[in-house]
Amino acid sequence: MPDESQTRLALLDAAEALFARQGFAATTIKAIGAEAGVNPALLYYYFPDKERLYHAVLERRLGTFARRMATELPAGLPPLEAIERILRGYAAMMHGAPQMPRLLARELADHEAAHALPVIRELAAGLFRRICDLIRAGQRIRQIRDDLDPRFTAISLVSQMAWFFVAQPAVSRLLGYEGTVPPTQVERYTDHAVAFTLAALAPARSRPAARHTRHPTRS
Amino acid sequence: MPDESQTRLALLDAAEALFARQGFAATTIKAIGAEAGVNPALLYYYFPDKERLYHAVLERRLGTFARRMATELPAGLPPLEAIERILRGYAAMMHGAPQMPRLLARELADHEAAHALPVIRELAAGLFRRICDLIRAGQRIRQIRDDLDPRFTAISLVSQMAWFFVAQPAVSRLLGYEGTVPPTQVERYTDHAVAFTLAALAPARSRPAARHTRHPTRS
DNA sequence: GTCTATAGCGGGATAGAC
DNA sequence: GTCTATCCCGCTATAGAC
Repeated sequence: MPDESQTRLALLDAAEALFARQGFAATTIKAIGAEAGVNPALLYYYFPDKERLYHAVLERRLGTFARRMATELPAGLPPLEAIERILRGYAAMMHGAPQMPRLLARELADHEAAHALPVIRELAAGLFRRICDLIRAGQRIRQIRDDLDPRFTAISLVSQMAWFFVAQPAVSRLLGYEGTVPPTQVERYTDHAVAFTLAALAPARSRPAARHTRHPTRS
Repeated sequence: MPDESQTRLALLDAAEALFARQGFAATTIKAIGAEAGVNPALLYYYFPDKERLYHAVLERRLGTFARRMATELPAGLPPLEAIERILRGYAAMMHGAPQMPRLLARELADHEAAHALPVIRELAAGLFRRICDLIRAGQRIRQIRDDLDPRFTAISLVSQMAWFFVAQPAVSRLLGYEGTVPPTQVERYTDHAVAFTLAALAPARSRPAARHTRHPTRS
């Protein structure tokens, strides 16, 4: 649907930016209009209300996201490589939709909120299950240490990317920048996260049964 | 300052819960009153306005937090052990202040928002710097792989704890629970995060010297 | 399609009785 | 200290001119 109204797009872009920065409740219609350089009332010409504008913002990107997931994660991929691609895929959203990671993260954080979108829940659940399966597959072929709980491990992976983007303003300050983190640093962090994760997943290098006195989780 | 008015406390508790769940903007004075089982107007007897109630909510906990940091992180601690304590300390906030991790996380995510509290920035910056220093110290004595960027690594560590709590409702669903994650699972996840992190930090196994003996819980 | 004006409502905050 | 009533403002959303 090439619904190419300029103002419609301007509104979507502005809303995307503001919702990502401030969240849904803190963002006013007037602010969206101002950010878009457009009369605020036009919002109601193109969208039924604020909430459905929010949904439109999310849905506009979900297609691309799902498509990318499908093409970049063909079925037969080795688990470790698939995991790496998922991490990089999350960061890659930044190009072309820089606000999206933060917005998605917010969506998960405000999961209970009235404006939350069911599609996102399902998408998150699907991705989560997929990562869990990849980890189990990796454990089966001894490429991932088998004392890791797949579900918890999946959370560890996602966290590293998600938090980096939600906490963007704080993170950027901590890294010594004003405003947003420059793209080169995003890439460097992504490389780091991949390396960090792969190191954590790697099985202990000695005999498999030699020492598992590692850690007090008695099961 | 044993300012022990019951209603004041009720208001603080209610506000803490709601701000953590919904964020500042989405939380109304009336909702706080209802949650506290108290007349909403009383808010203005005990606090100047909504924003300063929010600050009071944060400040009430910061003392405990800082004190715990100081006592549980004496200066001479080995880097890896100090790092473990930081991770566990974050999770331990849950007891006695279950909403706090999520609230702090929100504070960092909404850093730009008008209501953000400077103290929190400094606290976060201090903690960040401290973790970075610990990592550098660990690298110097060859207990942490030296190809890791200390700043990025610090983010990886914090992320795992922070995101688990911000995304609480989503995470809980993904783990198969309704509502909140049960405390036992929080503990198990914390154990996981510690193990995951230590595995990622461990230097490549070429040097035998790196095999230091750690006892996460000496039983 | 875009704009102005405004309705209508809900939010934060205050006055003052008790 | 607590409660009722209410003010005022800003926000969402609509009506209707152009």
